[in-house]
Parts: sequence; C-alpha cells; structure tokens
Amino acid sequence: MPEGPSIVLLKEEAQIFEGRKILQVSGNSKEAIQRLQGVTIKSFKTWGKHFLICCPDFTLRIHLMLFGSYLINETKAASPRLSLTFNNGYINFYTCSLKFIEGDLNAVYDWSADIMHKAWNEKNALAKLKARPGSLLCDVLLDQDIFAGSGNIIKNEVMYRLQLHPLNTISELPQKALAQLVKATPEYAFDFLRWKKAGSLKKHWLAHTQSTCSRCDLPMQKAYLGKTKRRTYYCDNCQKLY
DNA sequence: CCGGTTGTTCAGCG
DNA sequence: GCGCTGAACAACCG
Repeated sequence: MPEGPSIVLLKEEAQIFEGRKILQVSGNSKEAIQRLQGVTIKSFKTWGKHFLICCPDFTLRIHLMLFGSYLINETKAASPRLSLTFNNGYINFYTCSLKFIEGDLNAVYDWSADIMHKAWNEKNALAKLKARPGSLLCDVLLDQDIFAGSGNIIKNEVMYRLQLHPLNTISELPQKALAQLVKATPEYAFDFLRWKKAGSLKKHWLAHTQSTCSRCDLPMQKAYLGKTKRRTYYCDNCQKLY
C-alpha cells in the first residue's frame, strides 16, 4: 500500500512507541534485527517511502516496497519480517525490505526532496528537474531523488490535476508548468493522506484506474509509459502536450 | 483462480 | 562504464 502519505500515516500510528524500550524482537528478516533488543527508540522519521526507526546508535530503514504491510496490536496468518514488542503494545511488519543505516542520517537523506517533509524545497526540485531536460514528466514524478514519496497514483493524479500530458519532456514544459508541478505534487500528497485517513482515497481518484475523463467525458488512456514503464492513466484531450 | 500491481534492486547483455 | 531489459521478491484484490 505504500506511497509517501501511507508511510506518514504509519509514522503517526507508531507514535505510541516513541521513547519506548524494545522488549522483544522477532521476525524472518536476514538482517541482524536482534541488535534492536533492549534498545530505546529515539524517534520515528520518514523520508519519501522510507520508514525510519531512529535508535541512539543506528537507524533501521523499513521499505514496504509493493506488497508490504504492517499491523499495530494485531496479527495475521503471515509471519512478520519484523515484530517489535513494547510495554504498551507491538508492531508487526510484513514483506518489507529492512536495512540498517549507520552514522548521521542527514548525510544519507536530502530532506528537501521529500514531498511531505517540512524541508521540502521547490527551488531544489526545480533545479533537479532542469538538470534532466530530456526526461519525461511521467518518469520524473516517480524519481525519488526529486519527488521522494511520490508513487504511481500520485503521478497519475498530479498530471491530471495540472492537465499535463505524461509524455511532455521537461525541457518543453513552460516555467509556469514546472512551478505548478513542484507545488501540486506535495499538495496532492497531503490530500491523499487526508483521504486515506477518512477511508475515501479511491473515491477521489480522477485519473488512476479511471475509464472516463471527468472533465470532457472522453475515454481515459491507459498505457505503460516512459523509462519507468508504469501504468499511466491520462486524458489525451485535456492533458496538454507542449 | 489467475492476472495484475500504490516498488526497487540487481544481473546480464550489447 | 553506460543504458536498457527482464527477473526477482511475494501478498492481496477482483
């Protein structure tokens, strides 16, 4: 389930364990997860689609990939990749990628690239876009170096909102469109978060998985576009190709 | 019930 | 070393 907003939600739900000591560790991960035993969690952070468990001497990065999930104070049949027990509950992570990060997180992460971080920086994003003049719009919206946290749904919805065709190259887009892009992508991510909390995310999809354009009533196109070859929904009539 | 996918990395090749 | 392709991972929905 995981685009950036879903990870922000995970962080919010995990808040109850911040500052708590990990009493029990288990899971089928091949990483050395036992080093978490007895450790007190300093804080949880997110960067794009990364969920970060920050401990005094190291950080554990959890990436839910395509199929990952988590449960708090609940279990299911599958065996967790990682299970952490505290004195006030437990959290299980399933089918995710775990990696320990040593040293200073700020040396690893460019927080200004995270579309949901307070450090998100439009100017930095614009500079990165301009450094990739030949890239397609549908590809840059999945580029985690530029729009960390954006995924395939956000990509489709942002292009539709801005009425920009997925096959626009960055160099062809007018400055105004680029300025809209770096503003609208975080905006949509926060709408996504709000709708997901309300359980009404899919109801608000205007492009993703849609068969008809809500603006002009013509059929939506579905194609696997760009270097990323990800499923792209768009309206040929409404989304402008410069 | 089989096909498809809200994601990423890596091996292999030219 | 590069860019591209396909595989691998592996769960859940319709």
